[in-house]
Amino acid sequence: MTTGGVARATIHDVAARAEVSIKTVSRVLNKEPTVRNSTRDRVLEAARVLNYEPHPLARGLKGRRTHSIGLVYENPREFSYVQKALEGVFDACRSRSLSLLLRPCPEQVTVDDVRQFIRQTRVDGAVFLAPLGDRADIVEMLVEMETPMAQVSPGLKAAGTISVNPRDRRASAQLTEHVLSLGHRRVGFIEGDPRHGSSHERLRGFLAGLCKAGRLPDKRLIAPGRFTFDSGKEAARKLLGMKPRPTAIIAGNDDMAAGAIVAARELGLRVPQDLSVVGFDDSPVASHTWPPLTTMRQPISEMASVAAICLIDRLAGAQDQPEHRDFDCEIVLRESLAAPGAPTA
Amino acid sequence: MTTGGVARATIHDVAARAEVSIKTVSRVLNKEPTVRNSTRDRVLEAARVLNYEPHPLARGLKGRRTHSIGLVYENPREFSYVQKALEGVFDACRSRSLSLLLRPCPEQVTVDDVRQFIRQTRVDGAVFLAPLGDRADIVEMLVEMETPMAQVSPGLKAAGTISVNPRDRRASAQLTEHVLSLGHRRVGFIEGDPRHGSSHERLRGFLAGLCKAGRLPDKRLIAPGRFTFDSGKEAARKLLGMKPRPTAIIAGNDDMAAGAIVAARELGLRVPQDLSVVGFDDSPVASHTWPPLTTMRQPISEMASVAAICLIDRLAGAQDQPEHRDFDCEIVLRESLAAPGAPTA
DNA sequence: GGGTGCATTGACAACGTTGTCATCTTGGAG
DNA sequence: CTCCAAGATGACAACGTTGTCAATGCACCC
Repeated sequence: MTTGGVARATIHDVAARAEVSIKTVSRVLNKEPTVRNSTRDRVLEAARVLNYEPHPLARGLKGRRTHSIGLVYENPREFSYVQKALEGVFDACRSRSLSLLLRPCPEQVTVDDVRQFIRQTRVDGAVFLAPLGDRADIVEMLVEMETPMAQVSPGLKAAGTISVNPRDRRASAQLTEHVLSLGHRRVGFIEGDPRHGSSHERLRGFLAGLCKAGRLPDKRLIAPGRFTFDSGKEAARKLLGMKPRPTAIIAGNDDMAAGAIVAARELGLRVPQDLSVVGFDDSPVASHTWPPLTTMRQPISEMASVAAICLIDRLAGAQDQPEHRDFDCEIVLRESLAAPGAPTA
Repeated sequence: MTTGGVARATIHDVAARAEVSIKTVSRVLNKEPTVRNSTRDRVLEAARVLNYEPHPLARGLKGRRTHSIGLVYENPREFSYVQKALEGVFDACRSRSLSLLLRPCPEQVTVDDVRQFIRQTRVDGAVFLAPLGDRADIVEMLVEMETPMAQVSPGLKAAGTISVNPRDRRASAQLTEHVLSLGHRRVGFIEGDPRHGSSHERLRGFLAGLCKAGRLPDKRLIAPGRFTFDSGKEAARKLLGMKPRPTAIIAGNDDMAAGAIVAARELGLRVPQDLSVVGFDDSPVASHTWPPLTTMRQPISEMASVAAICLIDRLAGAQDQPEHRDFDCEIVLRESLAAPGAPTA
């Protein structure tokens, strides 16, 4: 059983080669100031020659830190969101040289699940992706365990925790207003997974947008979904089966919007001439549908990265950072949206 | 600076509570047989009461193993492939209680990049996703460092390393034959990223399929791509601009096939009536296009999982496992493929 | 009754770092 | 020339676990 590799140099080897004590080597590598320049050079040279890399386990054991944070998320099937967030968190960890331990969870995450993860891995802190950051029981447990956390989701802004929030409601209202401004009078809405705070925020934004335009919401034009392609397709079918058909559908995310486009196509409807469809997130699928989707771009990687960096800096002792940060979304206009009954786009 | 949490119980606490030595606690937890039952029960009870979890760093430091493996991959933009593979590797790690450290790499990975990753993290072994497993320089370096590795890609089968290979060529030939059997005479092919072994294998399979059907390949019907949606769209445009248009296009993966569908649509062609399009992989996008894609299903998660499990078991000392395993693909028939000039599907 | 052998247990070192504290230099002031 | 403070360095313990080896207890045999 090989456990990997030629024996690596330890701090002792470096010390021997530089003819100093291990403590001095430690000092040099940790950039402590009280080392004579000539000594420092000798040590650095020895380390270089020996290809020395400090052993992360030893360092962590002594320092009572694992130098790793966890990323906890649910339902990895929502590819675009998780993947993008992962990218952001990953970049953050890399820039601060921490390790990242993943904890994808099945549909229903229990508090014990998360607790066990933290206990076993001893991560120094953890980032939670929506909808986990929205769960009071999890947040409470973390506070109790004194585990620093950061959440990426529009939900709770608990004191002492870090949160990064998209301005979902505002964005949704803005999107709705834009659709209405084109002349659409019957606009359907497909809700996201109810366990996500974003779903509610986006629905509220939709209602606010209607309201601001002086329109009364029609309950029958609001269909439940679960953020998946299939749920979007099904919801769109339902909406398109109504007597006066909606001329536009706003979906709670891009995957559902893509589903809505396919549903329309199956009914022989043209997009956007017969039906406009808009999404949310600007995930890759938004530019891969035909026609490509008008959508609200969320800076997911950036938000996730900011969350992770705040967490890491707090772990490193930073005090003066903001606990909660809001991010704006930006509308991306593409061909899936047009005025109702428009001539061939 | 809190580093997370109420002081955790150590082995000493458990030993004190159970009134035994720490070594006995260690024995019980590592399931060594030479412990009296009554003692074992006392220890387990104490561990339970104290919520004891062994410290992974201490365990690893002593045992000279980090109990973690790395997953190295390039170009995370290819969502479906990486995401699915990640799922598989993750499951494997979870089932064997190892940690997984990720190493996404930018476009051009250098050997030093990978070397540094292994040196710094001291992972016990690493899984490489295509096209990294195809690179001789990387494999060579790993052999030299005596780092156990497993690769998921159709490339090299170096002795002493573990590899898990899709039967790309056979699958591609099979797919090609099926397309030809429907009566298509001019069939275009979009190549994948040339740095991936799969790209070449799939092209060879295409040529073999043509050959077997007694057809001569036409170079102009083979267009280069890079596995991305955009490259597929562009390649399809080129192919569709030819004088007698191809009646079918086989793309090296689903993303490019999705691009080809959009290209066709932009030219006013109907799929599959005017043009059949088939993909490769059966990634999520394959069932989200309109019409949904006929494709070759690759068991990506499963392959990745098998690779990781082989690696982990070898790290644990298993000797008698096969080094190389081949996986078959399976054709998935959907609406994007039909006989040429077929009536409305 | 005294070995013999096995089952059970514990004391101690070691893994590779960093923190604590003591020791040794060095340079300048008196 | 002596003394002192500051600068530079090292010896040693500690982090929490597992491996080595020795010690203990007990049953069994002659």
